[in-house]
Amino acid sequence: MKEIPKKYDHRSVEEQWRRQWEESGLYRWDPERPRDESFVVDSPPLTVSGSLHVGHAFSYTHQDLLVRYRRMQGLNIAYPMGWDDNGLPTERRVQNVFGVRPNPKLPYDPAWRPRRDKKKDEGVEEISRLNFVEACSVLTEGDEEAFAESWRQLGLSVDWALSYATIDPHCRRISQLSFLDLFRKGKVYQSFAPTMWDVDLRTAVAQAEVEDRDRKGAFHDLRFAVDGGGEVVISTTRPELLGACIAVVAHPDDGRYSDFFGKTAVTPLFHSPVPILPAEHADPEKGTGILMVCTFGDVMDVEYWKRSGMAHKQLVGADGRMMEVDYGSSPFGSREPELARRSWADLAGLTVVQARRKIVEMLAAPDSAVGGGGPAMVGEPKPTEHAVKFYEKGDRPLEFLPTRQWFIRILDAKQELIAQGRKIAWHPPHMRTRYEHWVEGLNQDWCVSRQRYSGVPFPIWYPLDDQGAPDYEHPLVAAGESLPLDPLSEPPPGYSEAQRDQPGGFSGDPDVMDTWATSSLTPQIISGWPDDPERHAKLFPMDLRPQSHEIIRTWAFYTIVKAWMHEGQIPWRHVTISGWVVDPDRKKMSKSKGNVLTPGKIFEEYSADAYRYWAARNRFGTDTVFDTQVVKVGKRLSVKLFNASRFVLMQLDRVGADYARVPVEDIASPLDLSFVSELRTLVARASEAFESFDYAMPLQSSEELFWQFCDDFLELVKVRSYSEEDTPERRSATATLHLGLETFIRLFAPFLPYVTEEIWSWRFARGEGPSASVHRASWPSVEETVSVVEPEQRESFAVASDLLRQIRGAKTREKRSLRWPVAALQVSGPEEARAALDPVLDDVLRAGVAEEATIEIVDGPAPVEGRFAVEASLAEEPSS
RNA sequence: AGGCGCUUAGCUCAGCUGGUUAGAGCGCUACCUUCACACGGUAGAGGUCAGCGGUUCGAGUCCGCUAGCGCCUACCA
Repeated sequence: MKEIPKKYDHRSVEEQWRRQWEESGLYRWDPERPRDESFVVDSPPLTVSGSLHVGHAFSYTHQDLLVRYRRMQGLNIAYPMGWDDNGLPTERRVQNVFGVRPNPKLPYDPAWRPRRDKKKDEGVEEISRLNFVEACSVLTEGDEEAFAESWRQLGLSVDWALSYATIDPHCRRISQLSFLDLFRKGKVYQSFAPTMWDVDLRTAVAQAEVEDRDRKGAFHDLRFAVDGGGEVVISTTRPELLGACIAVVAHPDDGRYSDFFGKTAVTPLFHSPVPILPAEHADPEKGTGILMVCTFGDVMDVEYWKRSGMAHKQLVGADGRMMEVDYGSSPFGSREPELARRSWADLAGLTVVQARRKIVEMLAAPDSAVGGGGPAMVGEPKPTEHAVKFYEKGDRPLEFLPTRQWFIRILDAKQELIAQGRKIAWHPPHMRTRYEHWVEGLNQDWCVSRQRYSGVPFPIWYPLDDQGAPDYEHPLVAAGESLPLDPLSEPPPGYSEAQRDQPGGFSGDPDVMDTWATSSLTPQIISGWPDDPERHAKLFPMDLRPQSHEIIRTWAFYTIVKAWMHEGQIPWRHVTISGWVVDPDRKKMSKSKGNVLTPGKIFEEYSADAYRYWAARNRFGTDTVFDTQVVKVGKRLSVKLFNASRFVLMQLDRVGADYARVPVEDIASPLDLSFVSELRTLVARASEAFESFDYAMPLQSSEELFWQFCDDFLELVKVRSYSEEDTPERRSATATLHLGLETFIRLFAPFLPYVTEEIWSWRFARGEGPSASVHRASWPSVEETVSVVEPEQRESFAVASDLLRQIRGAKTREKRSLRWPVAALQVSGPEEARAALDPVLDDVLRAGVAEEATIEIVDGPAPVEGRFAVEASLAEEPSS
């Protein structure tokens, strides 16, 4: 028999089991077993950048709790780990670390390798997109290993054989196959239209990645002359777009302006005639009630412009600077081309903010109004605060730029997508409301193309005409079997590489897909759709999608979109939403705020089990403050588990217990039956809670009964189990201790995988390899104890605990040690309590060191606290 | 501006379909060097369950309103 260690050293124990689990393949998914014996998790691919913080470990712990419960139910677990290494954070780091920059025009160089040892004076090397993508992989591989190590420390029961990275060839293939499938189904289209654009990253972005930020701005009241006399004063926060004004509009019912409808206004500085028109979106309460429509200041402008069919005047360039425009040739219909040209000359090349400052000066100049009647701007700008759209990772406001982009048709599918959402169980349920809000509020199709490099390219080329102009209407589509491919390195079928970018030849699509276009396919990536239909059927739809709430509108939403478009399916049956870990000010913890705690230190000081305990105490959907105090409680629990187990097992060893077989039939003493009755209730409730994806309640209830087990039951049963003779009472005690401990260890196994495994290995483990693990042991069930009868007095254990506590209380008040004997005991209480006490009185007296005392038990009312009123007089002398 | 969620002891949180005097842990105070455990144990103090109104024999629990906090969506001239 294995020797039981005297002290619990979590560092060495956790490290030892981590290694052992990995070697034994404990967490392997078995591809042979059928779907209905499986539990499949669509775990979140982690963005590989920087380091792990407590927030990551928080939500991953939640997944693992559910997974470990299902595994103990005997299910075949598919629990993969993904890495999201697409995207901008990686691009930036690759540029810095390797001194390279992607140039999409360059062909792929298979011999090229990234070098970290570059000197500064070597300059920046330009490489092909695919080489750049490879450099990204090289960089992220090291990070992934570090992350994986942290996950192993945390005790995640991931099957590492199921790992994937969103940039690896398999993911690129699935992602491109998805695009082709949607292309064939007519679910994607290309459009040249005003799109939200980040001027720093120089790429289009999707609605889901846009956030509003409150920014200070100002209303500028500008005088527009009106043909035939008079003027209107429009109010704008974006005077720099004055040159792009295409119309002036007011609400149709606004009497102040109705006389002007149909007339022509003339813009100051640029002298462009623009129509004055009624428009529903104008709010009479705001500004002066009359406004200019520009191409493009905001979404309303885009909408209005689309409906109006008017000309388009683009002033802001892709880099966020005012474009060079030849105003002299009057492309915008200025009546004073020379004045317009001069005005523009001062603005061209400036950033939006600089241009705004400059044009305000110009508009404030005397005689800047049309016709020279004083300044064009009335008074000073009036400060205001307004919401401005930003890319969520961006630094400057988004602009609307007309560009060619790929879109997925989601707008006309809102109802179906809401219906799909209702087929999925959300935990907590109100998170579905967020999903529905988002879907209902969609106003654009999903823009999936990005003008970036690190990402999955579109498997598309365009034929070029004799002038070398691409024919976007008839793209050349890659064959499925050729994927993944890079259209910038490989020619389309029927063409040769020499024809690239030549008249009569072809051009590859230069863009990459939105990173969500790939991560929305995590279920298919894991299942192998559509290449491996058999495997796909075993893994899809999945059981569980764990994630956090800020990505409901992206990850959850897009995954539902893809599953629906590809197969008319839901991607998973359950979604669990973990909250955020916030700092004490209730702000989300994030690296940029510098308030991040590293899990590594916590594992080292308090153990991974203790960290998991803290995470498990927090329910799905609730944000929480990281609390070291609670981690300490977790550590205390695991140490207590260790010590109590050690004590119980030494006791069982002494009487030669049979660990192979739980002799539950031996359980016969009233106290033991009463305790088993409570244990049975706990097991039933904990299992029920886990079934409904609640892990916090099982932990709390198990913990509660476990402390009673230690504080009271062990004390009550101690003397009886010490008995030298093999009596039925001793056998009952032995069997109950065995059953209780074995049950607690299994109940705690999902939460505290290390310490429970350690204890399990001392006496309970059977056989070799994975099956010896507590994590493959069966989850406790009430069936295990069917042969144990219900006690005549169910309350006996509770009543005994109560009396024991009161005896202890008396000793504490007298400032005596708990071993101090009691001389006389008077107990008064109602009939029921006395009846429950009667069969276990001897156990209590032995545990309370009152065996020799005079006992008097009388009828009496139930006291305010507890079940009995107890008078205990202590002995004069301590026991020998 | 609409919606969702939260508000219970100093702190972190339990309280299921309404039912006897509101629970736990931490922290605090006092005590116990106890033969599994000082990475311990025992006991104690501490709450008008955010506020107001309603339903009910009975409300922390159900309904309405108000306030504060957090989030989602919208507003962007």
